[in-house]
Amino acid sequence: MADLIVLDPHAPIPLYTQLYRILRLRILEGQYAEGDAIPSENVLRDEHGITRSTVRKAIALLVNEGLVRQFRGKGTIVSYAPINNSVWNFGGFTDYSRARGQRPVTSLLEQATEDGANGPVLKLVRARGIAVEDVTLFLNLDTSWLSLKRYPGLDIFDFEKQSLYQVLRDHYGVSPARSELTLSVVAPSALTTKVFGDGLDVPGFLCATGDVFSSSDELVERTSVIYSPTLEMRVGTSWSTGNGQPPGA
Amino acid sequence: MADLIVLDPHAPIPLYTQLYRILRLRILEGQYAEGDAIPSENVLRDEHGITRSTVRKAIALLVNEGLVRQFRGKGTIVSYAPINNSVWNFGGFTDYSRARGQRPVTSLLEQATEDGANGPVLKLVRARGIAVEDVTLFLNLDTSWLSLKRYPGLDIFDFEKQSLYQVLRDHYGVSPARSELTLSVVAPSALTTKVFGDGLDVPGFLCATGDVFSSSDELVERTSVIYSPTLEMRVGTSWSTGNGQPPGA
DNA sequence: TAGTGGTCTAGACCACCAT
DNA sequence: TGGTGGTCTAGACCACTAT
Repeated sequence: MADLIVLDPHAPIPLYTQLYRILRLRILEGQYAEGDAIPSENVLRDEHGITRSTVRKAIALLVNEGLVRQFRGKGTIVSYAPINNSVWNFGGFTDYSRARGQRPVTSLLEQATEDGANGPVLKLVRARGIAVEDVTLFLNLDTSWLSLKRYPGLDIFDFEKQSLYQVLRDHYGVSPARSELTLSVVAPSALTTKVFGDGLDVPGFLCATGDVFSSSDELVERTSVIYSPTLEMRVGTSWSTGNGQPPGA
Repeated sequence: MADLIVLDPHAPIPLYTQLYRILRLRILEGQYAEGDAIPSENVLRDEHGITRSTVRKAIALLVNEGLVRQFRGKGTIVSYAPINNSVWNFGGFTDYSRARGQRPVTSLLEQATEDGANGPVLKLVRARGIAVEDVTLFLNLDTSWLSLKRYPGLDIFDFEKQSLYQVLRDHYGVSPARSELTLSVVAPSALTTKVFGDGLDVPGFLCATGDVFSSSDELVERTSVIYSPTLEMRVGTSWSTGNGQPPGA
């Protein structure tokens, strides 16, 4: 198949990012199946008329995300476990489930304004998950705090229907680029029971709390995400120091 | 100051890894302080007689580790919070504490052989932490399982004195290169109380369970690490897709 | 032997920041 | 204006795998 999507060297998005998104989509849609090799670096170079360095940078993003692994002499092989979530980007999960016909679901549990140190703050509590047939399975419980001074009028949107990040991008010109999170454990509460069910016999839930920043290093939101135990939190680490050694020694 | 350490193009370790280790050590030792800029890419290129691409690859490792951040027009700035642990590489912590005169401590709690599906297995339970003055503060509780069929004689070493990974490297020629971990929450137990103390009022502990592989993709060990709540588990994420957008959209 | 990924060179142009 | 990092090109040589 010829490529329908071509790279645009004049776009504000780097070529390697454009290629990364193309390859990522194909993997998530199953066009390249698990265990298969994606086209070789030289093939991608010729197909898209770019340098191998640029191809490699695109693939490096996939490797970092855990979607592929590279083997010298063999190729670049698709290798991801089902619902292989990096913890911190729920977006990956959304893509994955959508690509499989599952429907991502967001339920707005609370929307209120609070008084913060720097003026009024919008508090948003959302449960997110997927709908498979008639059953909705909630996978995380996301509490966000956003400055209404910085984002005036943000409280009139309906975040059950619209993505928070999309509103921020379209109406305020802000995109998240970076996060600083701290992992912790939270005890079960009435809210977690309501969202995740009471059939779970766990001592606590995994929780990531912290700040999200824009590319210009402005604070976008303060967030706290509680994860369902149903969601396997996989973490891949590669000590990419060239010789197979942890940095420790 | 001239560089005492020079890069060796004939070494089996890539040039960018060599440079990465040099820079990393300087940062951890405080030679480049927090908030300072490290030498520019062009300076490093000239100093070490290598290409800017190679310099950039070395710095990319530091960025990935969260030790520095790069700003166009400004420079590469050292930016890490004290005890900024990426969860999964405790080695980083060891380096950090040692560079500050704190003494890393390992206490062997259990060493036993068990029967596994593929023959006898060495089980190793170690508590690790730091000693500051006369007080020892344990920060994690690490349980490892290793095949004695694969590593005959491993059970005769004293792992209170010797690093497991060092023994594996020196006596069996195996180095860990990659891990696949799953995050979970474990309830407090007699063991966690003994190691972390009983003054903690937490519903559970953060735990990473999974496998560690060598560069040739052979299973090295099965491991389960429980982290002390004292240890802030910082997780930095950057959506390095070029335009400041999570992969999700 | 042909093809793969891993490393490295030697340039180029650009956007951004400090001066 | 000069220096910084961000992107990209067009090669090269190597180690390893498949056949």
